[in-house]
Amino acid sequence: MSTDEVRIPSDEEVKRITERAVAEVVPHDEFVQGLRSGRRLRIKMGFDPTKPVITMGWAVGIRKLRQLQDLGHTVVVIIGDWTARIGDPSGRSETRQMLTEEEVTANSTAILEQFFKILDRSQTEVRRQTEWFNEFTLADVVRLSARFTVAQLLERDDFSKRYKGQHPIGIHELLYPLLQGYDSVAIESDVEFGGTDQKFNILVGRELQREMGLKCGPAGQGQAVLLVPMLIGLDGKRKMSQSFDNFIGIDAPAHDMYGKLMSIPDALIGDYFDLLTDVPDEEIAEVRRVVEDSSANPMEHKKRLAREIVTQFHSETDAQEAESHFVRTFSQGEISAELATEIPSDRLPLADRDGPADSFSVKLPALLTQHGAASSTSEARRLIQQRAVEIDGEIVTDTVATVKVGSTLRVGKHRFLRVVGAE
RNA sequence: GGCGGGGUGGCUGAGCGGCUAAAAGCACCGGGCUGUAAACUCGGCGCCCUUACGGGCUACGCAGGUUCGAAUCCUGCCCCCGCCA
Repeated sequence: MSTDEVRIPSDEEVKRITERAVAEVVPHDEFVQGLRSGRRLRIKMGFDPTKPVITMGWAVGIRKLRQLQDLGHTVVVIIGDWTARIGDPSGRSETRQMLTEEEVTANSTAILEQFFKILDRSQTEVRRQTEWFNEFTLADVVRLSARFTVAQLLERDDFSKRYKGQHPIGIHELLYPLLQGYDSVAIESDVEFGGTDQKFNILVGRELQREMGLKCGPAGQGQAVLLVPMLIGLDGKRKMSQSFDNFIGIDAPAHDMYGKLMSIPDALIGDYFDLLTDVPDEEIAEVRRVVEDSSANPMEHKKRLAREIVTQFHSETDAQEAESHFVRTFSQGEISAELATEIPSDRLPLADRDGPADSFSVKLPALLTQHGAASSTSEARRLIQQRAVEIDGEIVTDTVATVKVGSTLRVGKHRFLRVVGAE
């Protein structure tokens, strides 16, 4: 843990911290008071280790956390290794399957690594729910639940909707907010971070801390709440989420990240600038204006957005490379060899063993399927039929084709395979 | 516990003995147009063999049965939903 003093932010900084990329601060004054007190705050953010991915949606909150770390505050990351087994009721009716301990550990390690692309490790405390919940007895659970009433829990939007709509609500689902709230008791957090969809759960934590007589929170009234807006995903409709397959991982390769950012709907450009970059507000306002009245082609702004973000998660050099690669490949239609999946020539599915030593007659469907360019043989055949497959710029119409070391195969717009020498 | 409704492809949802690998919409993939945007448009969308023509195998909760033939009819089982208690 860093021993540096906590720095008290200027009014301008306070404004930046509490307004930019923030949906709501509850209670606003307590939080600001906490920032100005010079006390080192413990700021909590929990995550679900169901999948080993951190999306850019998460990055919004994590970036905010980093701002607070820069002032000297401590971030407490909670690995939801225990509740992950119950299933999170805030996400539709999807039941999340139980994970083995190994999976949880592996996912957590991967996630933390990504967290530390943004966070300062030396000012971060990592805790696991199992530290306290493993010890929990049935009596503890009953005592915990006795502190809340059904009516209180039904205040949560999705619960009340389901209740009124006569849709089932599992008892375990009602417990979930309490458990998450208990995390705040266990670590004595002063502030909890989350997306707007977490508001209710986080407030339960505040309530619980108070109930149990803890003096945490910036004003001793329980943890304050900082909610970040939900980032809309690539589909332009729903919040970015792994389960909707509309996300960009913060560990995505530079060219992939760049490409995905270029594919977001125009209407999202402003939000992405706002939530994921440090580009000044005035410039963003200008970008929004351009996008809205289409007074100029928004593509240049989108490129800048992609550059900014790739620079953040990779480097400026990577961003420039990704951009020039993008321009060459997509704007100028050049086939790219450098990002292709490489296939050693001795692993090709041969259709015919004989023939010249430097060229291979291969079964294309098998080749595409083996390297993930098609999901099944049938799919690969369809792609060939639809003239979506080319070898070195030539559209292929046969399922048997000749390739050489160095040949580049292109499948659709952005899947590439390249034949390399035998290993 | 009683009564009623229902379980179909990734999702919503038609079909209710053969014309159904199964309408339609969404999602998704490919082509065109573009800025790997949107909109639009054309095509595809179970798996496997085939350049193609074509063929094979699975599939409508599960297990049996009736029938030349079943997602469609019958029996049992499992699960879900609603109403009443």
